[in-house]
Amino acid sequence: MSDLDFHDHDHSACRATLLRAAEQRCRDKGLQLTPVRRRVLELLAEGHRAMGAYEVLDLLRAEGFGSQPPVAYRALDFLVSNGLAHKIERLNAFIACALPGSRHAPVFLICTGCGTVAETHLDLGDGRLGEIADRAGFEIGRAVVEIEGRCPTCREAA
Amino acid sequence: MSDLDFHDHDHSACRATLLRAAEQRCRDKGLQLTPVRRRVLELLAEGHRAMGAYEVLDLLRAEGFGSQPPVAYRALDFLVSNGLAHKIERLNAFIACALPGSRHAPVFLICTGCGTVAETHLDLGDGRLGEIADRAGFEIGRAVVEIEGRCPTCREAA
DNA sequence: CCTTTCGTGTTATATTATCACATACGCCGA
DNA sequence: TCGGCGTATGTGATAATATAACACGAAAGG
Repeated sequence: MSDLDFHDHDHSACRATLLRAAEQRCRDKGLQLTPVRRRVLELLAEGHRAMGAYEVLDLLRAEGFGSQPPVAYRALDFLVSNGLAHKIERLNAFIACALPGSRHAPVFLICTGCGTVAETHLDLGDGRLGEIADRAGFEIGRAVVEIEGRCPTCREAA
Repeated sequence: MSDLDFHDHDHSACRATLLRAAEQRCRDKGLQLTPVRRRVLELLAEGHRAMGAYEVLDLLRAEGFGSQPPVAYRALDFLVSNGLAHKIERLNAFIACALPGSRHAPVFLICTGCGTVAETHLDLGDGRLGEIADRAGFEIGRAVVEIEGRCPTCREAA
């Protein structure tokens, strides 16, 4: 199985793995994976798709957490800042990081048919984007790479 | 001079070139480069930077065009749909296309120091991103590639 | 002349995101 | 033990970004 799959993998296992990795990471870095933060990560992992901040907020509210936007945004910011989740700019939505620990730039393949988002990583230092930046004397910080198109399943359906 | 420069180029010339290219393109494709649309493209070209929709709207309003958001959004949508401008998702802002006519995916280098945005293009079909998509059986549609970092000038200053 | 299409304009509203301030809790040094 | 400090949570209010829905007018084509 590739690291880049759209539909066929053990979803509950990846959710558990992901949460364990997050706990580990927070222990290592001295970060607090508080109840709200942990729950938001779980929601993203359970949903296994890009979710809007207000969608997350609705779920939090229903579970007795704070009900105002900053509650969701702060938890999401924490997760994103610490590499546990990503924001998909194109969708104004958030998704659990599928490959925690990787130091490469995340790349998202977004299916316009079913909305599924697959994550992989790319080493920017080397390759075309690296060349482009080097030639321009540009020092790369963070990168947003989001590709819209059709996943294998939706291609077959069409 | 590279096609990817941050600060040193003939700005008024590029603005004129850009407008001429837009007129040409609209003639060829049977599109209407109406006064609002043309003016918005000019504003983006004159600003030579990413501008928010409401910033554009304020300028339009001051010049006697309609004063409500759809006026700006519609003109911007037209320009983006027809390859005359791009939306920088990361900034929720718009910029004139610096390389009109190119059929490759636009790549933006965004300087976090001075806010300057440089545009270049990348052929996705071939290269790493193409490989990634191929391996996953993913059919590439449109791509968002936005790299934040520091331009040469801001690196020297630091 | 009539109809259709497209573009513009308006009002109203939806969606996404942040500010500002209050409270609580743990830690740690005085 | 207590006070100060940093951090996290919660709140109400508001900002920033974007779209829906509808009216009008101009141009094209029968």
